[in-house]
Amino acid sequence: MPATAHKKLAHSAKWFHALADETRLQIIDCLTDGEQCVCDLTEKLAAAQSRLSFHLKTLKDAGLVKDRRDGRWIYYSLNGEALEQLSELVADLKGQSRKGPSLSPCCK
Amino acid sequence: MPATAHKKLAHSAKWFHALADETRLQIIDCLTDGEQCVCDLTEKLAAAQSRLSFHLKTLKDAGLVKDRRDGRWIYYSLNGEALEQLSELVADLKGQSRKGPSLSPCCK
DNA sequence: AAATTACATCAACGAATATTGATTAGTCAA
DNA sequence: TTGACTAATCAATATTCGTTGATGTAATTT
Repeated sequence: MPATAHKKLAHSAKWFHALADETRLQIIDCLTDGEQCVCDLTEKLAAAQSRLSFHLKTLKDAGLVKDRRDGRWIYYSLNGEALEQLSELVADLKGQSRKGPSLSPCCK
Repeated sequence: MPATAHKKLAHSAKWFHALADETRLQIIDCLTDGEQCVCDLTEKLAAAQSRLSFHLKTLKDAGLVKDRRDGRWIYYSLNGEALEQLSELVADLKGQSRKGPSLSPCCK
């Protein structure tokens, strides 16, 4: 089993897992308007701070969002590169783009 | 809170959840080669039958795959329409396609 | 009808996740 | 330094998820 294929597989699953939550999808949607600090999001989403902090960490660990500290604020924003790669991945899943290597070693 | 937006949100999360598993991603990758029965997949993925049946149900419930019975075999295949919609959804997440309604009612 | 094949479902267990409230860690201004 | 403010982390709890092995079901063959 090719280690590279397995890594891509694991990474893909991680991305999708990060997106598999309504709160996190709302966060991402908010971030399409531009970078926001946590306090912005707590207002807009009417969610507890610790909860959003948790979900932001999940998104950040997955590489989907970036953060930037400015004084006492930490601004979160979308990671455009990762979302672009995600877009290509979904195209692969459709089987329409057969350029990249297969995710699964058994279905070459 | 618009019920439609919330439904779209929940549906999106369901899609991503279905994709947030390595076994299920492998299944989808296999299915890009065309429809397969469960026994095909147990061979190719070297996984227990009950395990694949569980994951196939998850994918089917999410609407990402379809099944078709032919005698004692049940053939699974990708649902191209759903994958197309998923593709558009990811474009929305990138914020590049601002045609569709926002996922989150608070970030209009 | 009985046996076989292909697949679904169930029960049970451990592992991972999400939520809440409280605490801790930085940052800044007075 | 004190206090106010932003955000991360911790502890405790409840829920969800994935796997396995056993059982159930439907279609086919003998």
